[in-house]
Amino acid sequence: MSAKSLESPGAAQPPSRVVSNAPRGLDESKALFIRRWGEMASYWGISRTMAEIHALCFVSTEPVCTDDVMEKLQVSRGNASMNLRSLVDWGLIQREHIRGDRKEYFTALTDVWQLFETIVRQRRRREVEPILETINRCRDMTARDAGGKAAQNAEARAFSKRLDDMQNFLEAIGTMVDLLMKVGPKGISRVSGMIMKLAG
Amino acid sequence: MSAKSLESPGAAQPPSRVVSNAPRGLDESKALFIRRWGEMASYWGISRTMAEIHALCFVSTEPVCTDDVMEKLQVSRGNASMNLRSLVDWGLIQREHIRGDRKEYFTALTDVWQLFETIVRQRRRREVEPILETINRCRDMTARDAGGKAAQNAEARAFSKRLDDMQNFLEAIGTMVDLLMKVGPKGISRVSGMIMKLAG
DNA sequence: CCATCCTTTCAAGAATATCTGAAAGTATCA
DNA sequence: TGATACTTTCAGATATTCTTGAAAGGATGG
Repeated sequence: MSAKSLESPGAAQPPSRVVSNAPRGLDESKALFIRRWGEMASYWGISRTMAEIHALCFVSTEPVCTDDVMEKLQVSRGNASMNLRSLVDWGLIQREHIRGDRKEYFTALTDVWQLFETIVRQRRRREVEPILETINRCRDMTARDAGGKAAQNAEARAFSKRLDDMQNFLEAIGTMVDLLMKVGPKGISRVSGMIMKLAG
Repeated sequence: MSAKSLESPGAAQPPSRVVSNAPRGLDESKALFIRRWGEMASYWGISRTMAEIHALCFVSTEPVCTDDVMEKLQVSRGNASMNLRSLVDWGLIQREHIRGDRKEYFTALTDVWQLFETIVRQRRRREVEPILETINRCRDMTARDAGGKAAQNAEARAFSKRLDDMQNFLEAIGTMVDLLMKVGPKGISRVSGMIMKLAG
């Protein structure tokens, strides 16, 4: 309810929030979005519920609390609590305190570019960096065979080449992504135009 | 085994392949790569085994057959078969026939840019397009509330804005990715340079 | 045509991941 | 401080996904 009920409730009642008397179309629309977002969860390596909670926060104009999640998504308190925490850990939603209310509320990052940046940062840390580190270790191990027979050498060199290609690729894309985040929503269309000219 | 044993086996013996007498370092190195690739599977929304099979194909200079997968990754025939097929469906590996051998062999896409292109194409089809389609449907449903009360209208407009932002973002990134694929490994460093100047 | 070799399928079992609900933990207020 | 409101934790239940192995299906060669 955020804005409402600053006029202190006489007793220990939770300030009653404006409970969606919004028009059907809007509610259904949000529900559809949430459902679809949830369906993508398996592609993103997270649980359906986590994605749904994220979507719920994303489509809500007001902060969302645990009870909202429980009610709207029909999940248990424990489940809601744990997934909300994961989302906070990912940096996709933020805790928010509301004056006059003991509950904790959550709001999603709604700026899609910030969202992008957050996800990129996390995935880089969790996926790209471990892979790059592994590539380096692999190269070291492979190098120990540099003095082997010719055939072995050829195989080692072939593998090294693939490692190099993968590393170069990941680094090039990483650089690119960093630059895109820097130019942001404004710059990207200009950049696209430039590349278009370059590439014909 | 591809090159060897063209000198027809007298009987119905499968042409014996050069079974890795490669140096330890190289084998260990490949094993490490496979293990790490498999660990990333959950982030990629695929099973560990599927990622491991892909890695095995990726690090192998020679085509890989079902028995190789069973032996090197210690999985059942059925498992190997199904995952190989999934990888073929994804376009990440290709079937390959070897003269003089009844078995089917598989080779991975080893060009990382092709790999990138293949994955991008698939994910776009499976994730981005459904989301864009959903966004459009959501917008339609939301629009039905355009004539509502002021507050409802405001909420509907807020939601529409988020949908628009998401759509614009996905389209901008999509365009960008297409261009990057067009300029390829050669062009990307030049592009990065250009953006760098633009962004300071 | 049959025999052989190889692949695919799929029901049942195993392994994982996810969810629940109640108990324990924490913070706030009077 | 104690009462209240809320959050977190976690063991057990449930659901989902993955794997196996054996049977059925296909292709190839003789």
